[in-house]
Amino acid sequence: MDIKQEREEIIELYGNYFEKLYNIPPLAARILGTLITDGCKTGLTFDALVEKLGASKSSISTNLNLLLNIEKITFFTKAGDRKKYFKPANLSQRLANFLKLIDSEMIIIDRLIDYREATASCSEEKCNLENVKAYRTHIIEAKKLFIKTIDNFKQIELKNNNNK
Amino acid sequence: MDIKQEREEIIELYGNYFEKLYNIPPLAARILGTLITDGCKTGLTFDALVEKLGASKSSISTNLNLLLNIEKITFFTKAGDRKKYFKPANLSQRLANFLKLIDSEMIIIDRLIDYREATASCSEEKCNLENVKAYRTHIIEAKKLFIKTIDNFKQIELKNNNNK
DNA sequence: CGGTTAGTTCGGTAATTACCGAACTAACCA
DNA sequence: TGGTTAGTTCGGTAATTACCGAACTAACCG
Repeated sequence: MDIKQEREEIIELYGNYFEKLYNIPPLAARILGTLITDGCKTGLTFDALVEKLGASKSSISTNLNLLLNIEKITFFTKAGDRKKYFKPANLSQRLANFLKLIDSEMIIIDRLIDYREATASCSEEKCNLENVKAYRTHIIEAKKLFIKTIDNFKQIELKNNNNK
Repeated sequence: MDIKQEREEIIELYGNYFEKLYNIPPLAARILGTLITDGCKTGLTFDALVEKLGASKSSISTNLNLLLNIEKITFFTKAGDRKKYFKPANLSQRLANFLKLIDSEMIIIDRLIDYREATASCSEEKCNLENVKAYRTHIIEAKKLFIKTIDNFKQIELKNNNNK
């Protein structure tokens, strides 16, 4: 097995995966793949990413900020060292971001229900209204389950940090 | 309140939401928004979508097939009627698709672990290896919870269908 | 103070994607 | 058998996005 090639292929696989999963530019996806492959614990610096990925400083900067914004990565600093060390966010953080999306869907659904209540005149439309309301309860259930899931991961993460 | 404008705004909101959430083209997102707003139960035909969205037949065709492929919508037919009636997929179907993504991440992670086991030589790298393994257990937990969540929704959906 | 390090912002270009109209197929019907 | 309905496929164009290099800021150091 060619080790270097295998490493490249894993980053490439991660790249494609994250590009689809999170709807992010190719370079952002490759940064995330690289951080998972090479920098889970110790982190990678800005310059290390510029070098490893052969991309420009500006692109790395833009895409690191994008990944920070959508909370897929975090960074830490070391005393007496101006560099930032980037690493992937853990699962509880990543899922927490998904919760925000559920909240934004709730806002739309509530507006849709108001709209339907103002407009439903025939029996078919009233049937549709009931359906939207059922969907709303789905979302509320989804949210509860996600909160549980996040708590679950927080516990696992805590346990893993204590074990290290 | 201007009813027509409110309807447009809701579809627009849904459009932006789904575009981000699922990484789909604007028109696909608007189709999904329209189906949720107007066709949850009774469904909407190809021609109805062409007319409502003011898009070309080719674009509607392409994007309907895209939405069918990623399992965000379904369709049904009526006896003696060649038209297809499109409606949004229910939540359990939508989440089931997310499970596929988790499976594809598992494949990458297993490759990453093999890679790490072949390459980890210093203590820092071995530490990284342990971290990836911990991440793998996270994913397995995530999968279990998702399966539970999907079952939960299936039950809710069944109940709602019986009530109608 | 001037130099260096660490990263950001801006303007332009290359690549990609989204959407269109026109021509097509496939199934049904008169 | 020819016409209509229901959608698909193809080739081109307009709009968007991704990425780059160059110039910039902001913080620290000698």
